[in-house]
Amino acid sequence: MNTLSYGLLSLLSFAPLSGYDLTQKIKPLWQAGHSQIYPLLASMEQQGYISYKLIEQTDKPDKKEYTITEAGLAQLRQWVEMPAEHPVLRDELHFKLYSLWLSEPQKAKELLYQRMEFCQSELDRYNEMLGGNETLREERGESHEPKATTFGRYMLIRKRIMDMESSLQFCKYALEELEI
Amino acid sequence: MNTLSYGLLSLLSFAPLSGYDLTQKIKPLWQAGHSQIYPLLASMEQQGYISYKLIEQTDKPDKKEYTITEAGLAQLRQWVEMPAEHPVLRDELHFKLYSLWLSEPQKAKELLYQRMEFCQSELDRYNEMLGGNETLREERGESHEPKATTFGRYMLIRKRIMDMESSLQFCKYALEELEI
DNA sequence: TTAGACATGTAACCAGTTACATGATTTG
DNA sequence: CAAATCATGTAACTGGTTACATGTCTAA
Repeated sequence: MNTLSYGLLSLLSFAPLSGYDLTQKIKPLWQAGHSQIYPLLASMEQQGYISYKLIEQTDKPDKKEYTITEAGLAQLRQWVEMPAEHPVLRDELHFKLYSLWLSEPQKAKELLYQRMEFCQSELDRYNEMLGGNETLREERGESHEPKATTFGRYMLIRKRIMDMESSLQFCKYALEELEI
Repeated sequence: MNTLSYGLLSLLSFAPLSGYDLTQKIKPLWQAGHSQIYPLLASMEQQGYISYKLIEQTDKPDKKEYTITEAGLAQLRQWVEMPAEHPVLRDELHFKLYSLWLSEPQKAKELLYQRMEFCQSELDRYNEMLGGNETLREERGESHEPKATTFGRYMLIRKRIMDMESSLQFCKYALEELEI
């Protein structure tokens, strides 16, 4: 049971999902490919934290729909209340900034424009997620209280939005400094 | 030559350093232990990107001081101007927020207080680095222009400060929401 | 009919962490 | 003399990425 395993349990605690769905939904939260996820699901199923039933579909290929078990929910609940590890950020841009003096100012600007584009597209995505979460909240008839299943999701999306806005602000600031 | 290798070259392009120094200096920019760094230095030395001379010390154990070569500088210059990979952030807190509804609001607050403490200590460290960089700038008689070796370093530290301030702001906001 | 989304898996490789191993020198 | 810092290395393991492999179903 590593962090990714708990991440998968987190997603399953909100709603039952297939392995394929999980690879899609986890993307904005954790970098992991399907080749990492399928074996973990098999292992968690063997440990009794999740169970699946085969869903036969006519419009799409059949799938395994995973549901979190009581044991899985207990395991997750215990993990959530433990202190979180420090975040790990690996950003090439840090090194490129460090040796920026080697670069033509024009190339440095391009570096920052590229990063801005990335942050903007991320920001757009998270803003869409905010709407999706609000729809879900209404569907579930939930309030804005901390106990609601959609509250933490809302907080998470807000966090990512703030992160991206801050990154954009940095890029704008750095570009101004490079103009001089 | 992976990202970490270029990171080491970046540090060496600013000043000659020992393997031990590099493990210390790289910490705020990239998570990597000495066991990863020493073999990479040996490999880069063999490829001719860096060279070292043995420094005999009386107050401390002897060390190898690595210097970037012309070939290494050319390699680095070429890398710096290439577009940067997207940043990778792995933060357990994301998953813990996602399943926050499973947690007691008091435990959720503790989670955020812990994160705030971490961000504050990081912020303090970067603010100190800002002063150290300014001292170095004066020592080198450099201006605040983009061509100066201390300019990119300044930008990098400013970026990290903005990141930490944004994270702190999120924690404060989330704590307010949890109070209600 | 072919490109793309849906769906699930394994194998090989690379990057990063933890543990093992050794030793100099200083400071309390 | 013990603990802390400086200093350099290797081995084993874990986590993550890329490539290999296969197949369904839909829409253009």
